[in-house]
Amino acid sequence: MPSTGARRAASAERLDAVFHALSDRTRRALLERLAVRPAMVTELALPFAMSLPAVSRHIRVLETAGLIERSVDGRIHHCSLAPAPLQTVEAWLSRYRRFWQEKLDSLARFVESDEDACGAPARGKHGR
Amino acid sequence: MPSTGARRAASAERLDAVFHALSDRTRRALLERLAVRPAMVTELALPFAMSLPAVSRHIRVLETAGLIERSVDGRIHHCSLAPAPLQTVEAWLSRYRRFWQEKLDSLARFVESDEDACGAPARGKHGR
DNA sequence: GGTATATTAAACAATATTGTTTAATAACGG
DNA sequence: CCGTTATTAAACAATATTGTTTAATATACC
Repeated sequence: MPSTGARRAASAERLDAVFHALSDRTRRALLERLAVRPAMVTELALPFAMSLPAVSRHIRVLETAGLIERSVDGRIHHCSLAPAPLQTVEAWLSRYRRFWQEKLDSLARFVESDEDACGAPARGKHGR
Repeated sequence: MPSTGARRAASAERLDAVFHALSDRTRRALLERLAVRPAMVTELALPFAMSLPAVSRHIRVLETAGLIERSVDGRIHHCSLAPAPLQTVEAWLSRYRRFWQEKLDSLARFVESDEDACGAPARGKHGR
C-alpha cells in the first residue's frame, strides 16, 4: 500500500499535468471540439493554423494528462474526451468554493448597505 | 466596446494565466496556505525548501493571474487569496460537468448490469 | 507491388520557466 | 546615522515548451 505521502505526491503530479494541459488555449479548444463528438487526429488538426505534428503533440499532452483517450483503428486514431481528470480539478477547486461564495455574499451585503446609505429608492430585496 | 473576438481572446489569456499558475504544486500550496489566513511574503516562504526570491516570484505569478492580492504596509507585503479567477475556472469546467456526470451514470449502470449478469447476491439498490 | 493517406519521430530554433546566488532598495528601530 | 529586516532586481544556468520542417512508419487501396 502506498504511503499517504506517496499518494499526495501522485495526486500533485496528476494536478500538475492536468492544469498544465489546460493552460494552453489550443488544447482547451481541442477539448471543446471533442466535447461535441469524438474525432480523428487529422480532423482535430484541421481548424488550427499550425502544422499537423504540432497538433499531434498537443493531443499527446492531453492524453498524458488523461484528458483524452485514443483508440487506434488501422491508421486512424480516434480521440474522445476523458473527463475524469476534470473531476479531479473540480475536487481541488471545491475547497475554495466556500471561499469565493463568502466573498460574493459580503459584496452583495456591501451593495445593499451602499444603496441604503445613498438613499436609493426603496424596492425591497427582490424588486428590480 | 470590445468586440466579442477581443473578449474571447482576453478570456483565453486569463484562463491561460490562471491554469498555468495552478500547474505548479508550490503555487497551489501557497494558495492553500492563504486559504487559512493572509500572510506576509517571508511567512509564506518559510515552509518551502527553496530560496526566498524563488517563492517571491511564485507569488508574483499568482498575483499576475489575479489569484492573490497584495497590500503593502511599510516593508511588509501582505498577501491574501483572491478567489475570483477560480470562479472563472469553475465556469469553464462547468461546461464539462454534464459530460462526466453522464460517464459516471453509465458506469453505474454497467456495474449494476454486471452484478445481474454475474448472479451476484441480490441486495437491492441501496444495500451494501 | 506501388502510391496515397494518417500519424508519429527526429532534429532544430526560439522562447519560457524555474531555480540559484548576489546585489539593490526601502523601511524599521535604537 | 547605522545595522537589521523585508522584499525585489539582475544575472546566470538548466531545463521545458512549442513551433517548424523533414523523415520514417504503417495502413489502405487499386
